Amino acid sequence: MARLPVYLRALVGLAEAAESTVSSDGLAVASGVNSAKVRKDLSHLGSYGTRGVGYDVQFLIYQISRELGLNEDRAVAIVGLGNLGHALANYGGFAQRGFRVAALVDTDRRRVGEQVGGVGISHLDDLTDLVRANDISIGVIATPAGAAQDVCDRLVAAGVTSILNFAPVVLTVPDGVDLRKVDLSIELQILSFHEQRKAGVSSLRSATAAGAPG
Amino acid sequence: MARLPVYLRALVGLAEAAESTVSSDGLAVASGVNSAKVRKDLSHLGSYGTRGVGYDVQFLIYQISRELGLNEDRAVAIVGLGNLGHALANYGGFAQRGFRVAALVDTDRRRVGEQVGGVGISHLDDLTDLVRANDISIGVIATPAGAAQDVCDRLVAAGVTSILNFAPVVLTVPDGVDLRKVDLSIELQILSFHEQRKAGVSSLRSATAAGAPG
DNA sequence: CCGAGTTTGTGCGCTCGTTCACAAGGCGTA
DNA sequence: TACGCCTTGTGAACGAGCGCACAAACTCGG
Repeated sequence: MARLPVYLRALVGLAEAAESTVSSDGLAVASGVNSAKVRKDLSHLGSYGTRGVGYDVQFLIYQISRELGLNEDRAVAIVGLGNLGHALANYGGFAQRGFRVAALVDTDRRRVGEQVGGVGISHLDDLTDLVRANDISIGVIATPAGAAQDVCDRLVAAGVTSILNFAPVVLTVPDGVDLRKVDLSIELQILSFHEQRKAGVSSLRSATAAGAPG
Repeated sequence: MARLPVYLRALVGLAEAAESTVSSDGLAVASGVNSAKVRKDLSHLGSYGTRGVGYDVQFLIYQISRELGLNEDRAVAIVGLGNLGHALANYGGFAQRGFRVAALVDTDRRRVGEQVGGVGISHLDDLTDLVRANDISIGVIATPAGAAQDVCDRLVAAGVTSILNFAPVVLTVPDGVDLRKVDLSIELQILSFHEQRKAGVSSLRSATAAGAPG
């Protein structure tokens, strides 16, 4: 379930505030969702709550972390060290959640050897060795669109089974490989769409209907 | 509809390949979705296809762009010029899709005046003036989590009606303001979750059942 | 022990999006 | 003009997810 990480973040915040238990409603408010949804989601993990009391914050953090596999050591490779790749390599949130940036890879040989966030940049040709040596299961693609599918294929061939794609292109992966995408400009376009709706759709519609070529 | 930007991207690719028309199935493959979904989505914009032929690529690009409001001049403010903010400010994809990065804002006065991607950094206190002077309707929050809600409130107060949040925190906005969020570590956690499922859930489940405290 | 108050876990109906399947309609050829 | 052939547009069935509402169960005070 895609909301578990949100709950986890909220729970960590509650733990820092020295809260020992939390009700489904409290967690719902902190996570920005409905309380029934929280209860239903958590019940799918097992019955970890106590009626009349709520959920034990620490225990829930442990259970959700386990469910998400955050107790395991998850090594990540970042491919493409442009602006976005640099930002990702320096992003503290990954290490904080238990992810280890084990490899940085680029095609530009002039960048090889450069240190970013304490990790040296390697060449794309060494990807397979790096993946196997560091037991990397997750690959992050931060390359230009044109290179993304090739990089993706190489990651899969090297044994990576989960890919996070930032390149603005639709990638294809074989069965058994999970693929998620984040397209920054698409997010902006969706906001633009809503702006458009807010700014008088009716007038625009009628004008278009009158002036449409056919 | 959240898929329109994906269609648009695919259509631009087809246009560059000098394709004049495209069938719903062709566009579906290029966008990674189902062809029936494509037809239903496009029919909501109006009947712009020709039976037996398909859709006119250029005309569809125009119609989707119009629907998304990409013909209008959309000015964007980026708040928080850390690693991520820098990457966003330098990201060419925004300008390419018709967004204009009109203001960069940070709280660190030592950064004020610095140029990033051709735009100077201003101080957060000048946000309202910048928003009004540049007619900014979209704000991007790339600050640490602790500062995000304050920045969000300031953006709203200044007149921004759409916000894209990269900070790992749940923001609250008044009605009429659109909010979207991108949490990079959540994406990784979702991948980790699927890795967990792939790596023998059954064995882990039984071990947990046997060793569970109660 | 008992009753009042609180909170979990879940059955049920509802809504929304997806997908199937097919009729409606345009194009090319003879 | 008449006839296949192709593709759109859409009605209808299906399924997933959401939220209400309530019974079950626990705590606390007397």
